[in-house]
Amino acid sequence: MTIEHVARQAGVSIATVSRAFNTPQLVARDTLERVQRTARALGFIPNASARTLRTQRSHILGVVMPTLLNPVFAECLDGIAAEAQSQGYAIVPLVSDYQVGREESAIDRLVAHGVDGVILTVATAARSRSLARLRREGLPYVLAYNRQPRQPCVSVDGEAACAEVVDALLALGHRRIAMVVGTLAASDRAQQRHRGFQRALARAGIPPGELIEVPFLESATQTIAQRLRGRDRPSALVCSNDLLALRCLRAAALAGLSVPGDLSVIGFDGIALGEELSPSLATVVQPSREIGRACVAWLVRSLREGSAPRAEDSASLPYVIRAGESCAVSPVHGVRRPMRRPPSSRNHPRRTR
Amino acid sequence: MTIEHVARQAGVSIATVSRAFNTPQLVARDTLERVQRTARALGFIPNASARTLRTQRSHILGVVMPTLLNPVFAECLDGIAAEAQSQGYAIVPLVSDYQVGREESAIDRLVAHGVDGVILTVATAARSRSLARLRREGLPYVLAYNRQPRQPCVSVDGEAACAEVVDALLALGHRRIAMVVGTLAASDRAQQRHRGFQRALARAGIPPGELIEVPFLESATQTIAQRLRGRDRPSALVCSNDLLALRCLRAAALAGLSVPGDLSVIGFDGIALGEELSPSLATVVQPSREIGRACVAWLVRSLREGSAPRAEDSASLPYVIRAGESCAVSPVHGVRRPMRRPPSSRNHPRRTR
DNA sequence: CTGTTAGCGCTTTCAA
DNA sequence: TTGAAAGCGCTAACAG
Repeated sequence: MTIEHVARQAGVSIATVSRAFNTPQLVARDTLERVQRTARALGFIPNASARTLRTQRSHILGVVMPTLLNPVFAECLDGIAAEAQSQGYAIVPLVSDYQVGREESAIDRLVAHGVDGVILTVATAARSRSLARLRREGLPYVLAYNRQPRQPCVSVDGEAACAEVVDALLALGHRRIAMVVGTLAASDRAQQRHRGFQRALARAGIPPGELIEVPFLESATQTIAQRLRGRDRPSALVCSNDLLALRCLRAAALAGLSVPGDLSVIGFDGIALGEELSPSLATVVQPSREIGRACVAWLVRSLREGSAPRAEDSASLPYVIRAGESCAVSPVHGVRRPMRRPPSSRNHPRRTR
Repeated sequence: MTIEHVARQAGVSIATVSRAFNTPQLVARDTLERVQRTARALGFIPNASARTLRTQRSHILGVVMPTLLNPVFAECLDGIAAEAQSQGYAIVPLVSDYQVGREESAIDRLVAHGVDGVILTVATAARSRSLARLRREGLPYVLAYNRQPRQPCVSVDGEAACAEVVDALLALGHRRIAMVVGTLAASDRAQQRHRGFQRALARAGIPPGELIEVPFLESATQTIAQRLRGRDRPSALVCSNDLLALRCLRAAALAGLSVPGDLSVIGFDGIALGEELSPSLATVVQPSREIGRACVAWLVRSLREGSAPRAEDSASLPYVIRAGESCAVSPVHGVRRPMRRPPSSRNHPRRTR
């Protein structure tokens, strides 16, 4: 089933059939209708590789994410898939597993597959060889979540968000606030969030907060629980992502602490599951699906204009600090009430401030 | 950078360069080395669409899943991506959002993109128009999760699993066991699980169990909570998936019930997060990543043999019933101890109640 | 408005 | 063991 069958059947040349599909305004009304009718009757579907070979545009976008097992990236990919679909692009997702080496080989594969552009989240955007490669290859790209002044990014201001979180905790009377992160060196976002965390403490005239780094995900819960058993345990934990926050919740349970009675926990990401828990998870909500959509929209727009996305046009999307049952007034203040609203049945996410 | 540049540079014909990449055994040793060396030096990457156009094989697999927001599918996709990558295939994932119409249009897109084969999970495998279309189009496919005798499937015996779950609950003294499902009509898997549920009850001489159907995901928690406030509430809930089970956990909290003290809850899927909760979620673990891998491996094997996967070769992968803190002896039996093992932790974790 | 034609980059006979 | 040449299906000048 090629363009030629349709042409013969409709009694026109193959060029006309091609035009009927690509520039219908250049085809006479009745010719157009006849071609469309026969094409449909024959079940003709244009051959993508032939088109790609000829036009040098594949209408495929590459996507590189650390993992799909963290819902935050799955949500983002969902947004990417939806927007790509509505823009007539297909996506080829590759997973880097937080390893720089795999980020690079993912780029290789995408180049080989002839994608038109790439959306990616890298461990560290500054000095990334993957990005250098992309630039060398002339492939337009947009970073999702990463936030670097010299790069085209769609992100959220994690530093400001974490500072705001600390301010809120201070207002609730917390003074022993610790931050829990994965491997700090492996994520520029975690570093930025940590910076915001320390900045807010400093601004309040409080000594630098404790940093609990839990490199090995499997054992993280135990490590945290151990720390929580100490006499000098923190009264609030700021986590650099929601998965970590869940582990903190679990660690608190293992350590015999009640949340938020003995310990407040706040996450970062806003994965949907957080709202379904008891206690529900307080967190900084990133609009992951929107981040994905925005990346695609921007990339496709640039593609159409024949330009590459420019760092200056980077988008900073708004975050929302979502109150949750996991966060409340500091226990030393005696009063124990949730940070904002009580466990409500009509659980509508509420913007704080 | 085409094959021709390499040829000229290496002083051979383009045919030789092509052979060097595709059938190296047909090229003289030193010619081969020379070609490889110059290809590498020039950073040559073969053009995928040209190759596809010529060979009629794209080395791309289409994937259609209901959603990526449910971790069970994200995990499966992760397995698909990993195996595809190691087999030299790229994947194009599309999301159907549990809508039959979108399943069908996803297939259309995949056909248009010229994928070599498709891996998919459909709402109902029997009488699916999508599958008919695939067959008509001559596109090989494998179903993931769906389980139908006449189709090539990689799945788990959900009916047996649910029966086994009910047996276990009966052994724990439960008699008022209800099943919670989404829209039953929209998922053949939920139907199969429900069948197993009822079968086990019947076999034990117990009247048919209550079916709690919660069509609208957002309001599910409320609906369930309402039911749990009834005087005649069940003592155990068998959920047709883990996301639903999480909502049941939340619903129990809203209804003022303790889990597993007042109510046992068991899920289905085995999403990773379930183990991180307190109480941890008892569930039927499907090997989602393996299901994904197996689908790809099987499909690629058939592709290499030039055949389509046959229904008779369908794989039934083993499930595991994972004990969790959400499931315990029926309250009427007085004794409250976990279903199997205590939370695996050295320092005897205790649920805060 | 429509047709003719020259490739896009690669694989694969067929000859040498 | 290598090379020449014929397309794979489509788009985009260019002519008419």
